[in-house]
Amino acid sequence: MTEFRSGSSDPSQSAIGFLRSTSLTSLVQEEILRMILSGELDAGAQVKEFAIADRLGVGRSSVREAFRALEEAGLVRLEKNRGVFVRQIGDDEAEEMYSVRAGLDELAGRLLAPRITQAEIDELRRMVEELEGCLAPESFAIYFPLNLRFHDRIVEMAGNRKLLAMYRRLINEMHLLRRRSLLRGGGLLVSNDEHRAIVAALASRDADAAATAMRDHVRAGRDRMLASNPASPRSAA
Amino acid sequence: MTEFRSGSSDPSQSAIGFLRSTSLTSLVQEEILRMILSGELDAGAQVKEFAIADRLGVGRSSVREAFRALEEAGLVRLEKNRGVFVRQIGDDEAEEMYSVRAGLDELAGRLLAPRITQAEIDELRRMVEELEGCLAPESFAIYFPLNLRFHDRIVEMAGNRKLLAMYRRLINEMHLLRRRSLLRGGGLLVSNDEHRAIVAALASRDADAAATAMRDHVRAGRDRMLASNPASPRSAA
DNA sequence: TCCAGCTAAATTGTTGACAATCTGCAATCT
DNA sequence: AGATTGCAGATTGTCAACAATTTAGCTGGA
Repeated sequence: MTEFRSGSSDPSQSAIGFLRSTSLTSLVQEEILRMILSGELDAGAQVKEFAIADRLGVGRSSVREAFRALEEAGLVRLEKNRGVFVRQIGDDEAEEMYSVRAGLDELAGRLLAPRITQAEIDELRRMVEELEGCLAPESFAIYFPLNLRFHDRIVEMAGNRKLLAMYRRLINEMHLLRRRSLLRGGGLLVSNDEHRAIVAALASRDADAAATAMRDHVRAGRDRMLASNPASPRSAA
Repeated sequence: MTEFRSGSSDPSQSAIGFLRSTSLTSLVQEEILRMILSGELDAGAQVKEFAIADRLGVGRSSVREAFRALEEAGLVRLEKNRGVFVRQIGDDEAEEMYSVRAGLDELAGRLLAPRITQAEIDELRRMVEELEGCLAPESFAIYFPLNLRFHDRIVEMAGNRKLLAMYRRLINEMHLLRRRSLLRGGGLLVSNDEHRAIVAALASRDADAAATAMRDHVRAGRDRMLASNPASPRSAA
């Protein structure tokens, strides 16, 4: 409840400021997004207006507006008179996404290398250390979000908000990949070696080297995905 | 009216298919988008729900849903209880956009060069010829959309739908730049020389050369923008 | 058994109404 | 005069109701 303390002079952190700036639709949108990213809503699943509205205690209007925003973000598909469905991303579109993501990551590395600070280098090195401690298959549930955070932080450090927004949108969409072996166990050690290479290239402040390291890492991730079981639409045992 | 002919066996091209697939909200969204891109709605202008709804003869819900989609697309800003405003893009964000666009165009050139067909090369050459005929200041109204089409076509030819979607979204947003000298008269001849260089690099099927030509063209466009009159928030005489 | 057609329930599309908030202007006070 | 308060109009936020469409189950017949 600490975020609702009153009497603060900063309206952006008070309950008043919260009410002034936050609409029901935004909250619904965030909640549906959370359900999709967490896997609570599977790719391809139908999302019913009334079910969401009833669950969250809001009217259908707010849910419908949230649907429109999520469609524009590429996370759901709206079929008129039929309903809203969590998008599925096939292998061909997945390839395209990896290609674009390689381009964005390459750009992030190129932008960040000349401007990275020592504190930022230390922060990334600590994250790689943390990742190293989560390589066991049973700690994969920790490795996965930490890995996302590592890459997100690099793009954030690049200092280009437009790039960061595009990157995050793409990463959100890539959660819907049917076979996401990059999220599974295979090849994690290799992946962390590549992380080390990325940080080393950034620390050397060599833009070309950093760009190459970032691009190669994404391409390796793509290869790991393609090498995974081709036909496993559901979470295999 | 040709698109509404009935009796066709293909529902996607018939009036029935149109009604089945198109919602009021989509039409409203397209109309507002058109108004923004055409300049009918200036950057920073307020867009009132009822005015749009009344003008298009629909209820406010459809307009509100369209607003949510347009906000996600980065074209409008929603302030709770205050209204919807066409976004303004300042010089700092413009720089970031040019940087990202350079990355996307570079990727498009790199992807297209190895796979471009002779027919596509001819098509691009014809477009450069057309552009050459519109360099006079008075025919700028023709040059501008043709220039957009030229670049859009290149990204389309690259064959990556995700890249194309991101590129188009970014271009839409860049229409909201306050000083868009790339859209004004200055430096058009130089610009078309660069177009020729792009097509030549693509025709040589040299990925690196094509990527460089694309990136340099965007950077030159950025420089032309920065060289324009810094302080002209309204359309100067 | 299988299929066509029908009915009822569920779901979505759209509109209108009411409540809450903001804006602009006039009246009032210091 | 300048600032503040209060009020009416306009605008937005949210919800509930109605219409249209789809979906599912059922019945009847070949």
